[in-house]
Amino acid sequence: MLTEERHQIILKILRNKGIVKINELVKLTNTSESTIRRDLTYLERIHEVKRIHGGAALIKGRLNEPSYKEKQVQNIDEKSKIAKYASNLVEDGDCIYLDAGTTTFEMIKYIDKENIVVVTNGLKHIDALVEKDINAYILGGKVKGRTKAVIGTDALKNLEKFRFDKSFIGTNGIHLEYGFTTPDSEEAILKENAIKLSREAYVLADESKFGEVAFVKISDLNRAVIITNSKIEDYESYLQRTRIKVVTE
Amino acid sequence: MLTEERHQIILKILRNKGIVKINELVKLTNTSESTIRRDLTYLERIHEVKRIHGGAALIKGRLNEPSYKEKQVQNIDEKSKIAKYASNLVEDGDCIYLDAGTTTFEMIKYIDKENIVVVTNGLKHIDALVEKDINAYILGGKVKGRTKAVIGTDALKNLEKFRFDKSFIGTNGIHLEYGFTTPDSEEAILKENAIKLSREAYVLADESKFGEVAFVKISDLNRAVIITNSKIEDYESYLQRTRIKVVTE
DNA sequence: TAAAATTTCTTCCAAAATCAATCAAAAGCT
DNA sequence: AGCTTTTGATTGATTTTGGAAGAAATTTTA
Repeated sequence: MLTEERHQIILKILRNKGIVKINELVKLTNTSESTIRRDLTYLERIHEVKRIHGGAALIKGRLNEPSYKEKQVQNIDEKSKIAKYASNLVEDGDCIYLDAGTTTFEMIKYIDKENIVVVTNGLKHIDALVEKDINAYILGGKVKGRTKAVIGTDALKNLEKFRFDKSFIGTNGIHLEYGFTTPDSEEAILKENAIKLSREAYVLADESKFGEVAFVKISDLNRAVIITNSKIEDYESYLQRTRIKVVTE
Repeated sequence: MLTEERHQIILKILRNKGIVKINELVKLTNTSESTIRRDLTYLERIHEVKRIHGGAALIKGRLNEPSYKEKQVQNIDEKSKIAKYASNLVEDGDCIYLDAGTTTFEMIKYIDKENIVVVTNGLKHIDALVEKDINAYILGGKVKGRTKAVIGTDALKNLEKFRFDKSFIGTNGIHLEYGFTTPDSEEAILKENAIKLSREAYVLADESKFGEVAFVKISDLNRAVIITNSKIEDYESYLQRTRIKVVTE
């Protein structure tokens, strides 16, 4: 059986059933497990299927909002600790900005102050905030499909009307030289401005973000306090440039 | 049975029944209790379900949305028909405004034009729009807890930047003398302006709204076309003041 | 109301299944 | 034949699974 032929079969079955086990494919195509594994690795690399333990599944573009949910799984315990600590920084009467993103989202369930106002560009965040009866403001603007975050110049303009006591920002990279970075330039500029508009800015990031550099710079390290979960390698070097809070429990 | 498969089953059952016992899931998936427990802890972690003693329940605020859902039940067929008709008014390339509310929400699933831009103050609407890959803009501003609608002066300011080909508005009362009315003044002013900013404005209302008067006036009848589901008593009198489309099927 | 009985929960462990990596044989090509 | 690509088997590592023991929660009984 030709490689291409197998690929077609795999995709066809997936379109019918949504999920297949490796064993099924082995029997069906009369080939070895190794071969099927190779097929699946390939098909995953070209974004045709999603591999799961024991088989493969169809990539679901829109139904389940997987990109958002799945992201949340990684390092969830660390994120949770960081979020918990950050939420304690919120004081009664504060006006704060919550950046869209999973770690800041986790914060919401730990916030116990009542008399506060929260501005955010995360639609998910709004749901959670409203459920906790917290005064919530959403930035207006274009909604980014994948992450359900509001971005763009409209959001930026909206943001500039506010002044915050504290802002809590997510990031993809933290680097001694290149500062805070993120892959999306529209998000970057929003984060940058939120930091500028705050009396105190906090960047929430688990250890995996250190040493990483993404496409667009948000700001230099010294503009925000980093809250993370572990003393990374170059801890001392980072400490020379900015403040870091390491949350152990 | 694969992990992913089980997760899907669990979610599917929950969406149908709202609640499941662990035993049911064990039988249904032909796996052990341990496995199901693990599945549930995972699904809870990613905020898909809520664990309860003996099983799991749908997470509140997702599909549930009590105040929102309940409203939706009333006159659902009529609203659906109205929404369906209204959605057909949307043309390729249009820039439209969708007012928050259940009837306009219904419209979204019937919209089949691709190349359009939708501005709305309904957070629920955004979710649905994004899932259909429709360009969505949210108005910024204070989020009203009960209805998950954005209101207030910020929203108003945001709105004024736009010009719409069509706007679709909900209302609580339609009255020969008092025009369109609604109980919340902040919502009213938003609706009023959306109508003003549109080339064509449509008010979606089932028959129960006719003759009713709510607290705050949105606008006079002649500013918008009414789309409803039945020829009400004073049909002729209304017809003298504005255009009405009665959707029968 | 308190104690007892039952059910459900968490934690842990060892068995089973699945995985990635590697390598030699087989097949295809020039 | 000489070379590259694909295949299938093997290995040890990783993940998932089911069961058991004791803790916690709930229901029943006294």
